[in-house]
Amino acid sequence: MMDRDREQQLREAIELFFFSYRAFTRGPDEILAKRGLGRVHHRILYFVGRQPGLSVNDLLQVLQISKQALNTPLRQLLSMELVKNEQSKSDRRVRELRLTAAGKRLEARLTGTQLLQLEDVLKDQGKKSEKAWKQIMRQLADD
Amino acid sequence: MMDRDREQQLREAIELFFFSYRAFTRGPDEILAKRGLGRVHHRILYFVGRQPGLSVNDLLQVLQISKQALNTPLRQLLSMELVKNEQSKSDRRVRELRLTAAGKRLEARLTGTQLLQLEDVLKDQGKKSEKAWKQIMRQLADD
DNA sequence: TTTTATAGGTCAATATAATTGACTTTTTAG
DNA sequence: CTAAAAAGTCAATTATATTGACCTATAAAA
Repeated sequence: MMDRDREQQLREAIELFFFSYRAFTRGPDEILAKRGLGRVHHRILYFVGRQPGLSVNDLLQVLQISKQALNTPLRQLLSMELVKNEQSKSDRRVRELRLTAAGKRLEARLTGTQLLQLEDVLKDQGKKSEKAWKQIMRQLADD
Repeated sequence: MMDRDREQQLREAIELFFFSYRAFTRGPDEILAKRGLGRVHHRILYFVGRQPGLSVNDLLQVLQISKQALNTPLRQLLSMELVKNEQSKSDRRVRELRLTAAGKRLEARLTGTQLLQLEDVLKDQGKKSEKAWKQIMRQLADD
């Protein structure tokens, strides 16, 4: 069993996780809403930008959604020419996803709000705190 | 402008935030799914458990959803007798929300998975890391 | 006391985002 | 030559949220 005091400390952490995640997604969400896009669009732009040439299957693995749930937003991004898909040379079944110039600009704007938030907070805290934060998040993510 | 190396470090943080949050909500989500409940039900149980006597309006402020979006899941929790609502003595318009015994048990099970995840991770990292993590999350949440 | 505001609740219509299932085309690999 | 993989799409359904319009009960202000 866990003692009451420790539980209270951890419940504070749970709440911070909830409120900070919500604050962290608000910036991009607002920009996206103006264009009729949603959070999935940002995630697609983000991971395609991060790994140019990513396949559709790879993207599905990362996002952990169904192929059908990806289909609509990805098609929208393709038809808005924010993302392009080209046949891979090594395996012509595979489409390699990449951002267009416009896609890069939108991605930079969306993710830019989050980069600024993080930079703002972390500049006060020092490298050691930043490392500690990452280490904790990494272990949680690896669960 | 931000230098490229710094941006890469912060993008790593963005990804850790995304993946860790997903891992952190998976436990409760799985338990809830078996009962036909969703994440909102957990949030209601959590915050009512945390602040017994909370009003409906207070809950709406915390969750930042519409009254209508709260209505259905809260009604379900009331009819399942996991939550009770009693008229406040000081202002009879207000309903004070509280968990029933069964509600407390379910809340403990749901939140228990997250308490264990956190305890597991934090026991390795020491008090200083925990403080640093909280400080960063607090600043992000206060944005 | 009459009026106005607040707290809570509900119905209807609509929007969005996700699911499962079925099926197709193209291409690669056994 | 056949089976499997990658991508794509259609349809039906489900879940979750929204906005807008009302309603009752109670409290606070004029």
